[in-house]
Amino acid sequence: MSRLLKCGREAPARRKLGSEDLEAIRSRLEAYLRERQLRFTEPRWKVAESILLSGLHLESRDIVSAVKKRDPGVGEATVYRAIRLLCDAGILEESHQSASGRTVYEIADDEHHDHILCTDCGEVFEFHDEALESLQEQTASNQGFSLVGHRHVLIGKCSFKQQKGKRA
Amino acid sequence: MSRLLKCGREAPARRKLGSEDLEAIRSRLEAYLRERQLRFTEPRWKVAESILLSGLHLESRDIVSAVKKRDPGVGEATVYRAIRLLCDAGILEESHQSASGRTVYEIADDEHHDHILCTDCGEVFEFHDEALESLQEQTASNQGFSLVGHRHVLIGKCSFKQQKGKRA
DNA sequence: GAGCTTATTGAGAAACCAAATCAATAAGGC
DNA sequence: GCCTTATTGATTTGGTTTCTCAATAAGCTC
Repeated sequence: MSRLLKCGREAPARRKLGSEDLEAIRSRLEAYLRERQLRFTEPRWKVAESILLSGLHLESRDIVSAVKKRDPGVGEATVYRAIRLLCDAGILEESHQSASGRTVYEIADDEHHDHILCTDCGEVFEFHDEALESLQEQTASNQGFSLVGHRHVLIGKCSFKQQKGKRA
Repeated sequence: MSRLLKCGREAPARRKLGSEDLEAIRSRLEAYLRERQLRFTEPRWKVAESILLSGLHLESRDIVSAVKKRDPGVGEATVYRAIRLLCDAGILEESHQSASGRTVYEIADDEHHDHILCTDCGEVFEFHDEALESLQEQTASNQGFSLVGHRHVLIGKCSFKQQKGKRA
């Protein structure tokens, strides 16, 4: 009923992208842009690549520095613009709010999931629990609400001792 | 098992503070300050009063403007400092993040509760569901986490038609 | 490939919120 | 009332995101 995504009892493996994923995503981006007469550009693709290769769960500032590292010539404004674009294109999505309230992004995933933050190792884990989902639905409807969505972040301590810098 | 706090099928009544509550809170604040050799001051109390009389679920900016309205002489820095102080004193607490990611504060409450945001009327409702709470606990522990806390916001449409300005 | 239209870019400025700085002020113990 | 020192308000700073705008380049047409 409940499954922890992309990780087991050990430190979770990160979703890694092979080059074929990169190609697929590039095609999706190109299609999205073509559809609305927008242009596929070097800087835009550099932002996308930086995100795709940097792994899951990045804040804007992480994305900005990943891109800057890859190519210092890309302007910050361009990065922010590209983040919004990639979200609109369904390639990136807002994942959750970090402990300090900043938006964390992740590569868009078809399957809905929520997040557990570990206060020890600072890592973000994904999980999905159908029972929890339906109970939320029920609770809302009992109270006279029709549920549109939810933001659900569990905060705990994991047992996969791996140290990663905790951050604010 | 599940209860919607401070509101029924109709538009929810706001938690309102009588003057006796104000007095009680003032005493608590004075005690807190005395304990750590901090000072009870006019501006601090003005911030507290502004919050207590303005109702539930305020963002920093709401608090700043409520205080400014009450006394334009109080500096912004003082308001921000007082907000933190009142949180430390257990009089105020962070409630949740608004749709736009700003921290929403509320007068601290002994009973734990979560929030439902209505996308139609923009209002914030409080609810508590024991089954939901324990299922979260279980989900976390199943996965090898010991649960420390959670952030849980349901988003839906309420059936208490009241119009309040939706805000970003 | 050249020419043309127009979306996009990067740099810098601006907006925004929250926190830090600091000299002037005032709380509260004596 | 005095004195110590926490607190204040004005201002500056820091950090993040957006806006502006002239220069650039994407990608269509020929």
